[in-house]
Amino acid sequence: MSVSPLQTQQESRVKVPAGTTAGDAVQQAGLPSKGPEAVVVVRDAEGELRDLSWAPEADVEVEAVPANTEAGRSVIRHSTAHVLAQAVQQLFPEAKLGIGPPITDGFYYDFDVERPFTPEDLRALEKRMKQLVKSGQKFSRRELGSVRQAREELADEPYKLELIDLKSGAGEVDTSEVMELGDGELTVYDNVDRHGQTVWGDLCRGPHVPHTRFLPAFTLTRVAAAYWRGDQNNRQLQRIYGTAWESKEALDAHLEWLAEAERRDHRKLGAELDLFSFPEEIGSGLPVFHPKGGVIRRELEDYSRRRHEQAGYEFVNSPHITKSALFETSGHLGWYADGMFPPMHLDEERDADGEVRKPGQDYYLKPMNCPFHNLIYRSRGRSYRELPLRLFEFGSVYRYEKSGVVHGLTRVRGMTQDDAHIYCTPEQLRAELKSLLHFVLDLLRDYGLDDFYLELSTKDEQKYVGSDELWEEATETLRAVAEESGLELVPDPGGAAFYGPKISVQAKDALGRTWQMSTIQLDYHMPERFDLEYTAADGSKRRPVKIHRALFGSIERFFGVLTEHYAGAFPAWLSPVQAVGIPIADDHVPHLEEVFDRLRAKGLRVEIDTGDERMQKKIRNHTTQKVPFLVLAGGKDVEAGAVSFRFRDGSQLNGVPVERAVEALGHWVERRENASPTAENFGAELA
RNA sequence: GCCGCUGUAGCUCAGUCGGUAGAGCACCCGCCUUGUAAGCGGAUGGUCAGGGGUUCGAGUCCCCUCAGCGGCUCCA
Repeated sequence: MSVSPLQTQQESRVKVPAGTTAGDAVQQAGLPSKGPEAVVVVRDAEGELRDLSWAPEADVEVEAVPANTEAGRSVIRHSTAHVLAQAVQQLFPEAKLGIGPPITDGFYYDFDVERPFTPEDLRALEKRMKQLVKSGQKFSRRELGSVRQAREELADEPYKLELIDLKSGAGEVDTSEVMELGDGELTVYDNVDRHGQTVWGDLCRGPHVPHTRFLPAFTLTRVAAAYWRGDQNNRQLQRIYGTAWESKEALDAHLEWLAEAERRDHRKLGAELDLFSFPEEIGSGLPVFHPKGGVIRRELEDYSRRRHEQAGYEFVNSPHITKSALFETSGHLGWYADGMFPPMHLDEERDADGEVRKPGQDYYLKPMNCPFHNLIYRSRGRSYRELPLRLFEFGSVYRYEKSGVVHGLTRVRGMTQDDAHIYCTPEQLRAELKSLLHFVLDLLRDYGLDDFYLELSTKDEQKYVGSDELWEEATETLRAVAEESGLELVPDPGGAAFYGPKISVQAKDALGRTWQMSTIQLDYHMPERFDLEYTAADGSKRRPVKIHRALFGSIERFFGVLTEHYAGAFPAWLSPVQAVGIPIADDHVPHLEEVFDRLRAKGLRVEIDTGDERMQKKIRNHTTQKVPFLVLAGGKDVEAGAVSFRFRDGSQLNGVPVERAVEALGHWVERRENASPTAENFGAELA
């Protein structure tokens, strides 16, 4: 998930004469050297970022990179990470340095320390960092003459030594992307204080801001453990995360964005809006949906069902458990046994001596639906005339997710997939994929997600079955279809499942975070393993191609994503309660009853709040419950045969004639309007 | 699975040095009859996540388990 609430600044070009520094040229050009637009580095003709102290040997033209650009912020974050490391080694001299790169919206630095950092440590470190920045240090680049010199200089830093070895280690690991190394000479950045004393230094490829005064706004956010070089067999280091920006305002905007994300957290909203819960008694990652969450789920599913029916899908059902043989045939047990709940061993019988008389069977909870659908396909002979055969199921699957990864509704142990498997002839494949992608995007848009890009996940060399030719063909077919869609296509090498490559649809939510939604996987291998066939027009037996496709992925996860996308203020067609009637006084209830009977007759989910609370309190209650339409009625409304609307945003439409109000409400829900109603847009509906 | 943090009423949280548990909201019962985000009063509610230990005495200290949170690794 990546985000930036801020605009980026245009870069401008400057000429750097041979032998002079980029910084001089930037200064000559009169470009800003302070504030959010301060130039922090330049980009050379090859696209490499260079320090302002860089002095090219020949005349070059470069682009000045201001602080408030993505590249500029990365440099600021990277430099801030150095200041953090310096602060850590001052306060914790025994700390050994790991790596410290910029990341989306921030940076981190890994340290090997005896005792993990506490929140108090973080506060102390941040304070020290501010002192260091205020003290005024230069970032000074220095080339290390040789690997030997580097080893001498970094003798006390075992992790840096390991990185140096990696780089000099005959290229078995590509280190060009590692911040500390880069692909040129080994370099060190020294932090030089205002007296010219080098006070700290770190192996680093750079570039950096010239001076700490280019680091106006940062904060440390959290501390966590991380495996050295991302390998769980390695030692865990303590990772400190922080964020840094070109100005206090930009930092504040980012922190406010984080606060908004927290307010939208579906786990929090799920409890507040009484949608779902995770009872301890059931187990980790196993949600129950309450009546209000159940309404939303049912609406999500019903609409999807209807659309699938129209698109030629047929609905099937399969059980939750199966004998092990099925997953042996499919290969899942071979690849994913660790991620499955352990088997139930049933039907074993022993004689009086305890000897096994009848061996019994292993049954597994299903982690995937597709093997079952293969059996449905295989249940009788198939003709080319029935292809493409599109089998759809809301199938419950169970996966034994490791304890540390379960997370709200987005990573659970029991979930419902909206799973479809399409069996078609090789000739039909291309057209089927194309219409499928169109169908998927169209449906996602109907739920209110409309900003997409695609990801193409290709073969994991360690984990695949089948011939290279088939993989190649499948991958190219998917690529071609993805490209035809006109959407941005991002490669995901090694991201495929063992049986075939996939396209996944990544959707951006209202906060700009991206979520993997639908996946479309191409599979030549399951048909092989299950010996699936159809009879072609010429009477020969042929092998169908299989497409795996999930649109929501899991209903639970999609539910969570939509909750955050809408901040719990669901579109009226999905809302558990679509309208609440609020009488000004008890006398006005009969009038509302008449109106609400008509709304109910239209199939709307509505209720009248006849409680003895004050009307202001009722408005507050139902507003916090994010009900889209509050329908008020008092003496004036009764007299005029009208009702008054109040919407989630506090706007009002008073004295709306009952007839028009009922009609407009009905239309609004019927056409599945995703916008939250307001005086303005609902007023237009009334007009 | 690994590292760190957390767990007190339905929810949000207080609880000092180890001395027998508290607030607001919600729920329930009254009063109030109201024009656009909290009217007033009262009552109820706890095996302090569970288990074990230290202690005269444990919400508080120690150990284990469970669950949650932040990361890492993983994600068919």
